[in-house]
Amino acid sequence: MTLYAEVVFPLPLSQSFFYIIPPKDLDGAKPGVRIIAPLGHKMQAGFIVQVHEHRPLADIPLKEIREVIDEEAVISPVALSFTRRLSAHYCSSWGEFLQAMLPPSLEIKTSAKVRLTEKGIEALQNKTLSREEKKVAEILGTNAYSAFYLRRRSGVKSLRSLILRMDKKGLVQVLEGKKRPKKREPAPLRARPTQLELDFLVDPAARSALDAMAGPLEKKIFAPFYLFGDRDARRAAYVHLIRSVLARSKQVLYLLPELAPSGPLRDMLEIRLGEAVGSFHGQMSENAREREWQKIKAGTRRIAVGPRSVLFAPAENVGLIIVDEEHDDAYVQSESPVYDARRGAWLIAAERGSLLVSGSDVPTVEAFHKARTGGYLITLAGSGEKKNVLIADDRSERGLLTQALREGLQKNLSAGRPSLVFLNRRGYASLLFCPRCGLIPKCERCDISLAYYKKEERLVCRYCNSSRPKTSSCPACGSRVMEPRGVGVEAVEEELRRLFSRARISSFDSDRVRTKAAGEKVLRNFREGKIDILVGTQMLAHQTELPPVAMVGIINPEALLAFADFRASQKAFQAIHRLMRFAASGDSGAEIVIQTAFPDHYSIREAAGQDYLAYFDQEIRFRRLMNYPPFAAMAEVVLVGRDRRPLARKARDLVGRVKAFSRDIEILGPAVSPPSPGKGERGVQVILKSRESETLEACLAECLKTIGARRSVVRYD
DNA sequence: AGCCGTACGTTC
DNA sequence: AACGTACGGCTT
Repeated sequence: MTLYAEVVFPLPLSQSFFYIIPPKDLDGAKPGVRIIAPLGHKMQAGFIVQVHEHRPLADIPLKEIREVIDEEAVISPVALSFTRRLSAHYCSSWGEFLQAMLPPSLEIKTSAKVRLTEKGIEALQNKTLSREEKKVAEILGTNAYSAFYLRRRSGVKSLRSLILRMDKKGLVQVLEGKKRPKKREPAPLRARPTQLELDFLVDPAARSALDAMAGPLEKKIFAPFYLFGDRDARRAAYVHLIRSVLARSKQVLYLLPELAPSGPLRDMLEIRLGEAVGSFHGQMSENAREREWQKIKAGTRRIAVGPRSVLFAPAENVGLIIVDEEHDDAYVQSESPVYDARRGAWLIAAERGSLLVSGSDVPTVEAFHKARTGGYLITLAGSGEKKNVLIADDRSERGLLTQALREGLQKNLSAGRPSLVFLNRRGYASLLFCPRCGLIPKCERCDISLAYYKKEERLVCRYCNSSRPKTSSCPACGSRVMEPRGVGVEAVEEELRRLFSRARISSFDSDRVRTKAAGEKVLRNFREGKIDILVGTQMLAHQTELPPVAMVGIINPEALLAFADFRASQKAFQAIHRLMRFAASGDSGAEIVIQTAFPDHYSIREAAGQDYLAYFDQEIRFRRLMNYPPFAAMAEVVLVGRDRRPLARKARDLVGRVKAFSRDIEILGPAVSPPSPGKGERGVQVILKSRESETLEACLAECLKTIGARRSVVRYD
């Protein structure tokens, strides 16, 4: 009997392939093993995810699997199931998720090398080669090099088409890279029992709630919990929980957003728990990652702390997954394979029957609503102290900085205390405008307004990074003045220098701080008191190691509300909240001034009042009204290409398919999508909403199958 | 015509 | 992703 293998490859393809299993491999070809099979014109290593008895795809001639690499599955059934669900939900590559679950020693790597043929050597000596061909041939000599190396050495841009042409002429030979990593050695060691009895601070009300988690933990029943409270209270609760999980000889995955440094947290956990805590992330060396992987696999490592990729650690005995700072967008991986670690954590916990504990002091409204209605919200007692915040309406004032902000800075300056000023806009102005004819200089490729950089006297496109010198007069009508609109850091810095000529002022944004070293220097100076006022963008806001200051200025946070994103107000609330954390708390009574043209918008008002619940109540009403998550599952499909015409046609085609698939799916669009940074390309988007996440998932799988266009899918729910 | 860079569609 | 293929602008 012939059997058929369903195979996925570690390539950015959200699709599986079918192959005939050759008779000799009928025993060995099983789900979870790596194989090599012909894909296109190449041999490609991939994973068997299923074996079928009946021939799939009657109309496509199937090829045979060339070789089965592993004797035993390197992917467990549980891992197979978890990655399948994750990839189905995000229309993302199953094979890439499987790759992520392997230790470095088993990863599939392709490394084709290029070598000169006899004919090629001859041609080099006879000087019959073209300029670029000669360059490559000279580097090659008698050796074989990878395409990656050749590109770096030769500097040839389109190396691929060059090698292809040389191959056709018989000048070079392309050698298939052979990779044969081998079996892992099973070394299951026994986990040590915990011992230490250290104190921790968990308030009594929360403690009983935490202790109630022991039930599901004991019975291996999936149970989610949400800890709403400040960082210290959450950490105390996590430690309490981890200890009870370790006492039951189970493992813990502790997720943090990418930006949070895990070092200090690991130290704290190790001191409290009396046990080594591992970490697991992409920047680790291959050897370190391999060792850590093996320890977690063997069960000798029981706690792993790290960013979203910790989800793929081989903790087979996981009893608890912690998702701290749940609100943070860094949990979303936007490059292939696309996924949201918060959902990933939920999937694993549900599948393994473990606890899932999320926590934040500014939860996403989706998670908070779900926790509240699901009855698993635990509110931790906080310090309850409120900061001293002033909202300054800048519509009623002239000048860049409101009086309140100026006075606050002046007061601090006189007292010799440093201040921080935040503003989420780089450059001098977001655009220039001719008051006579109304012209706004735009990027020809991207069709958006050019930002103005005063120091360099240049106009810069934020999307494709192209720039041109600023002309002194209007290019259309010749008017001498061009007015700046939309204040940027450069303008604020200039204004501050004018107002406080004796102050030491510096700025911190990605234009000023190009290298890591330069950034560290500015931060060091600030910490050492060598800077009186530090002006910065998002980049400064993401610094975690800043000392608390007595004065924080927040300029125009309403800019965040302008984004075409249903979560814009949540982002504004979170951003303001994060910035306010830089203000010293306690008796010193730090001053925070929020300068805005939207003083009455609830996200700004409630952020200033440090009242998450008040914010939540208003935002959840908006979400319900508009049928946005958490009331509907949502997907944003963006089709990308150079010309809008074929994209528009494909987008309408997609809409037709969705309509035919189900009447219960709400369709927004097709509409022009905002250009994505870095590319001079166009996008057309279609937004789909459905009450049931599963309906949407099935619809996407079905309707995107045959849409022939480059696309990206972003899921929200 | 040959060369070079770029864009697009396909892979069981 | 890696590959074939097709196309348009460029040098000889």
